[in-house]
Amino acid sequence: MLSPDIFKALADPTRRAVFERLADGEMSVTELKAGFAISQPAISQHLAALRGAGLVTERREGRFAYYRVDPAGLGPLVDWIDRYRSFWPERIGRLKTLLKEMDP
Amino acid sequence: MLSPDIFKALADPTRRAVFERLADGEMSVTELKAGFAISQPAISQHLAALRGAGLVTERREGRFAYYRVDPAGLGPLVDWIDRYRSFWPERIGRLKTLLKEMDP
DNA sequence: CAAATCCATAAGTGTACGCTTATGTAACGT
DNA sequence: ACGTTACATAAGCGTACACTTATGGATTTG
Repeated sequence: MLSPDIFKALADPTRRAVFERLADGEMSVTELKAGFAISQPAISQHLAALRGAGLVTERREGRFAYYRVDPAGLGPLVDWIDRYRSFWPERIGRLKTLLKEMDP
Repeated sequence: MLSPDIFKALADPTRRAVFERLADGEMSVTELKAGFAISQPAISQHLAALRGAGLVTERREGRFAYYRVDPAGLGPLVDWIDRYRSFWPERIGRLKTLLKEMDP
């Protein structure tokens, strides 16, 4: 379940841009493609990678495939970063620590 | 200043493991190598990548090179994630929002 | 039914990446 | 001074990756 390559999924600039664009709201593949200078298969391949990493979900409707950001997708990434919060600059680290304490 | 490939630097599992090991404290290249089944040049190359991404700093002492985690290194990553905190699960998102409000 | 649209998968290609061995530079030990 | 240790860089190699074009399945439209 844990997607070990959430980092790899976000490593590619184009794929990261696709994710960021989906953050504006649910979108079909064709709509998504409009913002990029790459082919439709390339978009589909990026979406498959993001989906494999648990970062986006797909909703089928007829011949359309709507993709959206998975709210829980960035969770593992946040968890990983939290392991090293002791190394963050003091201002941020203090707040993050507080956050942990408040977590029920 | 912004290192756009902080994601790429952390994408490789071995390199991420190197970073995680450095989180235990400053270490020389040889000490670091002891924990891995790869050659010394491979370690040095990973360190160069981490250094290029601003995740690690180097301290020279004689013929030794000591590496340590750069406290500010994960900053850009945290900032990027924060842009999408509205997509996080409600429990986390609420706390993160609170965190923002408390930030002077 | 036929043509068109939406999307995914297959196959091929160039390049980037992670690794190796080989070599070089600098500092230490004897 | 000479060998050794610590590390980096160069060169080469195999593989993974991001892209392309080609094709196919499924749905809608005319």
